[in-house]
Amino acid sequence: MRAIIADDHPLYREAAGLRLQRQLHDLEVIEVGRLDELLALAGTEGEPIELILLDLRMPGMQGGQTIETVVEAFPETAVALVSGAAAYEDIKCAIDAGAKGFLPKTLPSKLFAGAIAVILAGGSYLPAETLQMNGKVSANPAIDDIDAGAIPDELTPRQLQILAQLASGATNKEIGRGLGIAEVTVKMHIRQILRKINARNRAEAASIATRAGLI
Amino acid sequence: MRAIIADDHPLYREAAGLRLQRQLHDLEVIEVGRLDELLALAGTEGEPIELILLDLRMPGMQGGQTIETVVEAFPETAVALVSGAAAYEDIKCAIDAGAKGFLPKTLPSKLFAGAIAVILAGGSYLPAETLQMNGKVSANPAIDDIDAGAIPDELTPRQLQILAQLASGATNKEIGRGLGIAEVTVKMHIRQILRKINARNRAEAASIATRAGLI
DNA sequence: ATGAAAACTATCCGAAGGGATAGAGGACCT
DNA sequence: AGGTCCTCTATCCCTTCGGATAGTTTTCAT
Repeated sequence: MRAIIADDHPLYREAAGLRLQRQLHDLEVIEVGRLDELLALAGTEGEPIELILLDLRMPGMQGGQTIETVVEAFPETAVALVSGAAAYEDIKCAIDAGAKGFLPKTLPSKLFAGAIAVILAGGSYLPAETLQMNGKVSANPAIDDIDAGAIPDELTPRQLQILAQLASGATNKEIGRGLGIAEVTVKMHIRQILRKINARNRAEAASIATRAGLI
Repeated sequence: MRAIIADDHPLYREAAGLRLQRQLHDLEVIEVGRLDELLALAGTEGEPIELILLDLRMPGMQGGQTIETVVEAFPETAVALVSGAAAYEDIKCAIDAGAKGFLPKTLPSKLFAGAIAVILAGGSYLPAETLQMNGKVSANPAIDDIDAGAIPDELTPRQLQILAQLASGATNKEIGRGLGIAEVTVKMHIRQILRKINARNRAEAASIATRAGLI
């Protein structure tokens, strides 16, 4: 059994992959970071792909039409949308386009597990909040971003390593010693990390990394 | 429906409360910090109390006998033990005393949710590791603490406020401005926080706070 | 083979963090 | 009335962080 996690940042992919594999043994998780990579997997031979977790804001995504493209490219597969924060329109649009559900990234694991189970069973999942926001239009329907602490861009392996240590309270000097590189190099990496995950400093970065499951 | 969380530090109570309420709508969570407070709730009128999450190392607790006392005081209620780290004896003792389960504080949310569901359904939950440690005696059975990143001591309300902002990436100056106090005061509070939660710096503190559910 | 990206190093600078010490006011409990 | 705890403030000192700029090397894909 296979599932695809299509999201532009590896931290979330890892976290989501872990959740899935906890729940579904014998699951092969395929991670992709861009829309074209995802579409390239359509029609692949091998075990059937049961599930696609699709980030709303992945490079290449452009709203309803794109979702429809994906749904059509994988006619046998349940496509579930995933996003950090979502406008009502986004959700409606996604369901109209054939998505089987909408999972906020903030979804607690248990609900996540339940939602996945429901979707795999052929149902569809919508967060409870959807009812309250019935028809309500957010200030900026198209881009309801900021994403409350998610990781917007790819982190390199080195950066993931360093981020993990940072979140454990290591200083730059300690990280450098541990990895056998100079402190300045660590600082350089961290500058990039802060930029990419949009954190103001290492404390916020630590929080974001922890929330994303990188412990 | 009501549940009691009996634990000596509020951060964990909050986190556990959130987890429970996410899972069980219409749940009223009662938080207590000491054993006597807990026992004072026995026989209270009102909605039935379905669940008690009981910290092994709460002020007043003294092992198996105490657990038995609690179980007898709440005959209609499922009592589940909670602890940061536990010796085999503790677990065995707790089960013998009538506890319905044992939940490590490090339990991932999903397992936590599953465990709660099992316990509420009348079953009992034991962590898988229990099997491996069958009969093995830890170096210090009574106090097997250190607690791997949990919050060992009470944080004052002010400290919780500050810790939350810290984890959001606020600088001391910003926190001070927001709370209308001087930066030095914030620094003082943070020094206390780092001591109490045993963090080396604010990055680690942010990680710990986030893991504990204080976002 | 050329170019892009990742990784590494260096120096300089101002801002922020972390620790120690010392003191003051208020709330609450006994 | 005294004690304890929380809260707030101040000064001094050194470390760590975060950023800019500039450069080398390696690796990998087109």
